[in-house]
Amino acid sequence: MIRTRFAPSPTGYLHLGGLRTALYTYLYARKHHGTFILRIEDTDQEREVPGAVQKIYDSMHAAGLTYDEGPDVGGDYGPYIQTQRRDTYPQYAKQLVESGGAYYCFCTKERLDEARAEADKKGEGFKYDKHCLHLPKEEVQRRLEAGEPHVIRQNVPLSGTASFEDALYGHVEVDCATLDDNVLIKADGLPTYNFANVIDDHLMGITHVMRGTEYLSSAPKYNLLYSSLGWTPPVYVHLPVVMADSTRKLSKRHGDPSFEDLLEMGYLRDAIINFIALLGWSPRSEREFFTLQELEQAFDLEGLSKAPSIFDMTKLTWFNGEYMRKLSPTEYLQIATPWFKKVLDPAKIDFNRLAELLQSRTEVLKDIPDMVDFFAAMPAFDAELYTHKKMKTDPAVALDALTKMRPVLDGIFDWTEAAIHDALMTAIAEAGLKNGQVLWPLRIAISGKASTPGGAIEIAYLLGKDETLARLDRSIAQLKQ
RNA sequence: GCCUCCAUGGUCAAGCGGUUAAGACGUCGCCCUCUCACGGCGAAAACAGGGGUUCGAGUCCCCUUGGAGGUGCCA
Repeated sequence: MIRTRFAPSPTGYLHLGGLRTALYTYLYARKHHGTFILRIEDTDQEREVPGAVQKIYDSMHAAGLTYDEGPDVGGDYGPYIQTQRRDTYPQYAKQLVESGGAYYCFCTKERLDEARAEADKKGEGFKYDKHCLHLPKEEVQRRLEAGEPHVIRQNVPLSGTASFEDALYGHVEVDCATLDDNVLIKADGLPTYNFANVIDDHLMGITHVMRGTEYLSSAPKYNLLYSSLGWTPPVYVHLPVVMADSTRKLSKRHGDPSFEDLLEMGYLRDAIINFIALLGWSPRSEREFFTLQELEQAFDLEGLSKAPSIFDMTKLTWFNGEYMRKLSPTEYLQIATPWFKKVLDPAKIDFNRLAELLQSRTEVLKDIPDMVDFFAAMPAFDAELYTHKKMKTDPAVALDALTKMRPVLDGIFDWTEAAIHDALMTAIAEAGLKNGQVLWPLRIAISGKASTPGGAIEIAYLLGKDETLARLDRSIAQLKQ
C-alpha cells in the first residue's frame, strides 16, 4: 500500500513549486490507489506565521488536492502537526546517542558562529569539529543534570561514504568527510527538519517521499539515520526546482505570484493545475489537456524531468484562455459577472450577451474591467482612430457614413441585433458604401476604442438605443470641428 | 571554496545508438472578418564545446563550460 505525504512548512502561502510537489505527490498516491497525507512541518518556532496553517488547508482545498490524512481530517498516524509531536522525537534521539549515532553538544551558538565566520574568511566550508563528541560521559551527564542548554547532533563517520537511491536521479553518493554533524534536536527541544522528516516518514508509514532537490544532497545523511535506527528508508523521488528565469528560482519576495495570487487574478484552478503538471513532467504524447482526474490516471515517474524548468506565465495565460473557452456559457457568465460589476451596472448592460461576446476573448479574468469599461463611460479618443486602411476609412469618410446612418439607427424601433443589422446593411447597400466604411467608424464613434469585444452592431445593441445615439451625436459633432 | 545534481529552439518539452530532431507556447506571415480575439494555414528557431566508444552518437563514457541546489539550533 503506497503512502505519500506533502509536508509544507507554514510560511503564509503556497508557492508554485510547492504546489507542484503537492500535485505530483497527490497524483502518485491516487494513481496507485494509495493514501495521501498532509503533514505540517512547523518546528521552526521563530518563523511561525499566524494563520499560515489554515492557508495551507485552504490552498489544498482550492487546488482540489484532497488528502486522506491530515491535521484537519484526522487519521491513524496523527498528530500531523510536528509541534504536536514534540514528545515523540527525543526518545529516538536518545536511542541514537546510545548507539553512537548521535551525541549531546553544549557548544554555544556564538562559538559556532565565530568558527563559521573564520572558516568563511579562509574560504573554507565550515564543519563542526565534534568537540562535544569527546566529552567524558560523566561530564555530559553532569551538565545535562545541571540543565545546561544543549542540542543533539548526528554523529557522521569521518570516513567512508553515504548514499541513497533516488527513483529519478539514481545512485547518489557522497564522502562522509564532506558531511557535517547536523543538529537533530535543537536547544528548544524541537527536532530540526533533518531529524523530524526521518522520524515522521517512518512512523507514518510513508513509502514514497517526493520533495524538492534542495534535499538531494542531504538525503545520504538521512539514510545514515535510517540505518542507525534500523529502519528501511522510503523510495525517494527528488523533484527539480521551478525557476522564475534561468538563474532565479520562483520566490514571492521577488514578486513572483503564489497559487493564491494566481487565483485572485482570475486564473482558473484547472488551468493552473494542468500547466503546473506539465512543468517538469511529460505524458510523452502530444496531449496537453488534462483534468485532475485524468492526471491521476496518466501521471508516472518515467515522465519526470531532471532539469529545473522555468515558469512561463505566457503559456499559463494561454492555457487559461483555453480553459475559459471550454467553460459553458453559464459557467463563464457566473465567474465573469463579479468582474463586470467592477465597472458596469447590470441594470444597464445585458451581461448575458456581453459574456457571450467576451468568452473567447478572455485570457485572464482580471483583464475584463479594462475590456468593458467603455460601456460605462465613453472614453476620449483621437479622431485618427477612424483611419483604417483596409476598411478604407478616415475621419472624412467616417463623418459622411455616421451622418447617413444616424437617421437609420434612429428609425429602429425594435432595438435588437438582428434589427440593427438589417437596417444598417440595407442602408449601406443603398448608399453604395462598403461594410467596413460604415461599421468601422460606427464602432469607433460609439466605443472610442480601437478594439472591442464585438463589432459595431453588438456594441450598439449593448449600449441601448438612447446611449448609442447620444454617443453618435457627440462623435459627429467632434468630427465637424 | 567544497559537495551533489543538471544541460535539445526564447520557454515547456518528445527522443532513450540509425529520425528530414516531434509537438505546444511565444514571435512573424497569410486566410477568415465590421475591430480585436477565436479559428485555419504556413515560416523562422535547438542537440553548449572538445575528446573518446561504435560501422554509426542528441542518445553511452570522460573533460571543459554554463546553470541549479546544498554547505543553518531554516525547511
